[in-house]
Amino acid sequence: MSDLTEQFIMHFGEMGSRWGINRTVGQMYALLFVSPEPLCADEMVERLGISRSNVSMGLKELDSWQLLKRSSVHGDRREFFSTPGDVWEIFRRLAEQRHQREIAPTLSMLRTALLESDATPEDAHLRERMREMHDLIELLTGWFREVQKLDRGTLERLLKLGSGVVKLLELQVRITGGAPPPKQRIEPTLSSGPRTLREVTKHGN
Amino acid sequence: MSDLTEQFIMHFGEMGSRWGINRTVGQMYALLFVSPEPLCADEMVERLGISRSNVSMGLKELDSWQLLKRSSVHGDRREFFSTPGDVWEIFRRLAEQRHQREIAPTLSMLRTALLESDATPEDAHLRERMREMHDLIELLTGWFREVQKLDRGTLERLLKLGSGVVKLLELQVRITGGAPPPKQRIEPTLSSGPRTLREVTKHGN
DNA sequence: TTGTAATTTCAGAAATAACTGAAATTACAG
DNA sequence: CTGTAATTTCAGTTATTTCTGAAATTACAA
Repeated sequence: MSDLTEQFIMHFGEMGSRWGINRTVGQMYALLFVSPEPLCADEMVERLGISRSNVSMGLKELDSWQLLKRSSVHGDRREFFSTPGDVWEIFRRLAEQRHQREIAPTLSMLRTALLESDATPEDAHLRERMREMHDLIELLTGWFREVQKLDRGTLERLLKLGSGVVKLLELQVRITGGAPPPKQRIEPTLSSGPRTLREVTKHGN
Repeated sequence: MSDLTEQFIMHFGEMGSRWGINRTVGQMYALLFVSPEPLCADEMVERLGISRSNVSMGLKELDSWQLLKRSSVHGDRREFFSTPGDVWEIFRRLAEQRHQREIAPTLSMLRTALLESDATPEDAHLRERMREMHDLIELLTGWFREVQKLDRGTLERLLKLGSGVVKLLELQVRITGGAPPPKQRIEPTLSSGPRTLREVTKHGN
């Protein structure tokens, strides 16, 4: 295994732990990602120096993230693994899974809580905060889901445009005379004013 | 503490662990987030039932993420903590920190590796994969950084537009006659074709 | 200053997560 | 089918992270 490969794999081990992913799983995915051809479990055992059962667990984890491709070879009863050939596809799957695991449950909790009408007055502030959070998350993820439907070329063009897209927004204003009526209404964030009578000095950020 | 508050805080404890953040730190931030006024450390100790030193550690962690506001009260030597009042500001800081910790190091590693010219031929495939990853990350984070400069109103309008922005892109094509020359060139992802002579059957995804 | 309340640090304990080898299960070549 | 190679599961071990209480440090009201 070349130095560069080694370095790459090790880096993803380290980074893995800054994510929710554990070191070994990160290394496994990095190894698959850079392998010119699919690998079987035992090859991973050898190359990473970990146990067969650990590889099995790791593959199970990666599979649950929908990040694997599996293949088999005629006359060989082993199973082979690889990553999608296209980095955009990997990104798409990763984003989808993270959404489901890390965002959707919160959004759902917020929605449910905000629907409950038997709120005590003491919950007023809590509910306002929850609404703000809910609306922000919905706005961001809604946009993301929408944009993800675009074909690759269009999406890349959009991204390269960056903040230049504003020019187009201005154009839109001039042509149509303003923004179209938004589908989901965002309550204006009313700054809640001085919170208390205590004399408060801000320092730091 | 109301049921709803309790539920909210507990939820962020759970979710915290799906992130890189630990349960207690998640709970602490949720508590601060919904508190109508700043809290001192001992209030957090009481409300969450954890030790004073744990609160101290947690605050240190949150501080390193730049997510806290600190305040003091005249005639009271304790320090008080709260979150930014604006959820967009919280999001912005979170995104910035995650970028620095989880993305920038990888980008930098990839850049360095790709610059090394003494690559052996066996590294050819590795380098292509690294370039694909590098270009994707750069495209995404570049866009994000650009767009973040926009003022709140414009940004919200853009997000609400969702994939509707494509209409504007088409408009642009019709007016200017196509995309402007991109600043950073993306190599076409050449599908590497059949990888091996082995007879490969794909199954599953 | 000084005394003391508030905060941080840190070594060790408790809790959690990762990893292994052995045993059980699965799957397929012959 | 059958035998066996491949894979998964799982109980126990190791490693890592989180949390605590006690001691050290800091900071500020008087």
